[in-house]
Amino acid sequence: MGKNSTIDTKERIINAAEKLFASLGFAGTSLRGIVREADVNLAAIHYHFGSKEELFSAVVQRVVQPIMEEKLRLLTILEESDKLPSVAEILTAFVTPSLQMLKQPSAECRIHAQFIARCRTEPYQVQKLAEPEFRIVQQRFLYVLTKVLSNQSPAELKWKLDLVVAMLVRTMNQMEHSEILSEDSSVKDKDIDKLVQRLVTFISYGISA
Amino acid sequence: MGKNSTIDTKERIINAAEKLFASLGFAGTSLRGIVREADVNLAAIHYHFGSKEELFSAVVQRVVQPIMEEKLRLLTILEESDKLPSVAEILTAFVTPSLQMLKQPSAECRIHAQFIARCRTEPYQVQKLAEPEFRIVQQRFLYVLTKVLSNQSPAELKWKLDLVVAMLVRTMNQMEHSEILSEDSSVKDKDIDKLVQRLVTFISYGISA
DNA sequence: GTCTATAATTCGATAGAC
DNA sequence: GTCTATCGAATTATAGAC
Repeated sequence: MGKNSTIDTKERIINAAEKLFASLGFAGTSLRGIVREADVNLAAIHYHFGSKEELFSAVVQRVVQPIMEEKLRLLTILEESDKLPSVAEILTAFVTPSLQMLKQPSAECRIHAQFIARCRTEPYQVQKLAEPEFRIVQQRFLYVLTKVLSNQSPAELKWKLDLVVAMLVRTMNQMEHSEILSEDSSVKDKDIDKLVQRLVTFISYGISA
Repeated sequence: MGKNSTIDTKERIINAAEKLFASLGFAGTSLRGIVREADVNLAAIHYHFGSKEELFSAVVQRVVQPIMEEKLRLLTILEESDKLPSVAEILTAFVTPSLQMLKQPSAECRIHAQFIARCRTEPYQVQKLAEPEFRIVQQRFLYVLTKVLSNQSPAELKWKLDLVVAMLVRTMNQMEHSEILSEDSSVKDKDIDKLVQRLVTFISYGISA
């Protein structure tokens, strides 16, 4: 729409905000910390976003949305298949987009993961701002699960899917401050695929019971 | 050691702090909010605790410690038995003290649960203040699990126990803002016992695989 | 769009009287 | 131990020049 410098400023603000929100939380992050990190003027935040809350929502939309769309895309592929998807396939579609971010060594992707995890661990008032972005995905996956596991009540499956989310969130941000699960603590390409498999296996047993 | 009014003030501060920290997080809670809730003077906080961080640590010690001791007590009973404990028994000892708080209809206990859950979902800098209170319990349970499930590596079991903690935390604070898992959304005495069973069952399958 | 300057509050913490 | 009063710094947000 405008000049390049505008886009750069908005982008730099979003990136800096994501980084600080991810590691310090919403209340623990100050706009002044963001402008310091982004090297922009304080007034630029209010000009481009209006308020701290609206900036947070902008980051949510920017970071969470693509991941959610990817989950829906993978689920749709399963649904469009002629055979009924397995529980493991459904769970793989649910956790893979989140965990694939950890695959790449770029710090950017790991910040994405940390931010998404933080969105789901913030106090209620803050979590309300981000939750709408997650709701549709969870509903759609729950719907498919109720068809595949029709012997279990929707309430039961909803509860179990909640536990899956909790495990996924935990997996996403334990990468930051603790060593990786394997003895050699380096995140290689194949490690993530194995992590997905391991997580799906762990969950599949409990969810089918 | 002094007059009754002193003890009451300290107690009122801790109770109010726990309530606000639990729902708003550390950074989202102001000392002025606490003195309003506790109906005490602002200076009393610094007199009795020194700083906001030290107040938080005092709440952690007051709320988390008894629960952790109860977990260790239940684990010790299992260890002192002449037969090797089952995975389900170990997990039950691990989750029961946390979930029994939800049993009682008193708001106090549900605040305890919410606070403990918040301790494990706060940003890293805050979580560091509380983590020592959890560490010993997790180490001891991990040690027993490695003996019972000796076919799995300690790193693998550590990872799985982390997932258990994540599920437990999720279960502890989903009570607050969403309906209960069962259709009739009232928390009765027996519901919690069933919840423990359900959670243990869910986990047992994955953890033994 | 970007900047400076500042308003208007709120924050944690302290000094000192009682 | 409890209170009032306040410090000094930090906060979000705005007004207005350029």
